Amino acid sequence: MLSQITAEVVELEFEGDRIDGRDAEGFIHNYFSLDVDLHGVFPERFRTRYPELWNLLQPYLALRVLRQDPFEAMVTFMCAQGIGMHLIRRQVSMIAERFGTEVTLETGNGPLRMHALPSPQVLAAADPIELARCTNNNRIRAENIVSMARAFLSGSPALACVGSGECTLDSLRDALCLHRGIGMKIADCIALFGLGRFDAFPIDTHVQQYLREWFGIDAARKSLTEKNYRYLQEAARDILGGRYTGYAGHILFHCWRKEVKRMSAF
DNA sequence: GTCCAGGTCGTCG
DNA sequence: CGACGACATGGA
Repeated sequence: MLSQITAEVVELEFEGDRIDGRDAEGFIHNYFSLDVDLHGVFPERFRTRYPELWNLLQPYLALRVLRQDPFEAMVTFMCAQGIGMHLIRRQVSMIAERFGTEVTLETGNGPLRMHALPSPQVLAAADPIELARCTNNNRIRAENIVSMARAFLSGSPALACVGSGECTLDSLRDALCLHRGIGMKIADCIALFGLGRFDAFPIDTHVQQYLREWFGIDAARKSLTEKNYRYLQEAARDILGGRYTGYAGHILFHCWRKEVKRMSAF
């Protein structure tokens, strides 16, 4: 739900309240990863090695990667396969409106009606045929989401890995990839946005493009096979460092889409 | 009409 | 392994 709300609204609405057992200020601090020092996201050697790119990045260095709910991250990114951002957002909205519960926020500008994403319980019990109406009519995707929700409820291996605290990026991804409809890219997105693993580095078509154009990585011309995917991740880690690889990657991602591809919204 | 979108999976050589 | 088609739709 919160991913649909701007920081402004969150502060308006939840000031003085308590969310998830902690005070609102603490929640917001964590949700917007305000603990991350943006100056440390890109390594020192990056700005001296790519001065022109560093200059282009300046307006995007205030960007925040959210610590989203793990289950919501799984559902939303499972909707993001080889289709445009516009359709992805529509799918998520439709899932929320059809299966989620309504939430009304009282803001200074009047009430704001929204729908939260449905719980694992609701999606686990959902009819895949009906869910498919919300997933771009993709039956397979709908079945995968229902199947994932059931696994989530019964304590999936991926979740056990998360809860254990000690879990390498590789083993976490392997566990997530056990689920139908989750490949390496989606798994990395779940780790980055839903599990607060800012070292995870998802590679999609846009990332592949800027790895080629901005950093001259020749392997980025070839298709994203599992082998090449791993190779490109290592190459990115050499350039961006290992601690906040994905955080930096997300900033590069938006800069690439806006400044180079000239895409307008999100 | 063609091509590309925040991919994944099964199949075939 | 690596290439290729299916899955689905819409905007440029």
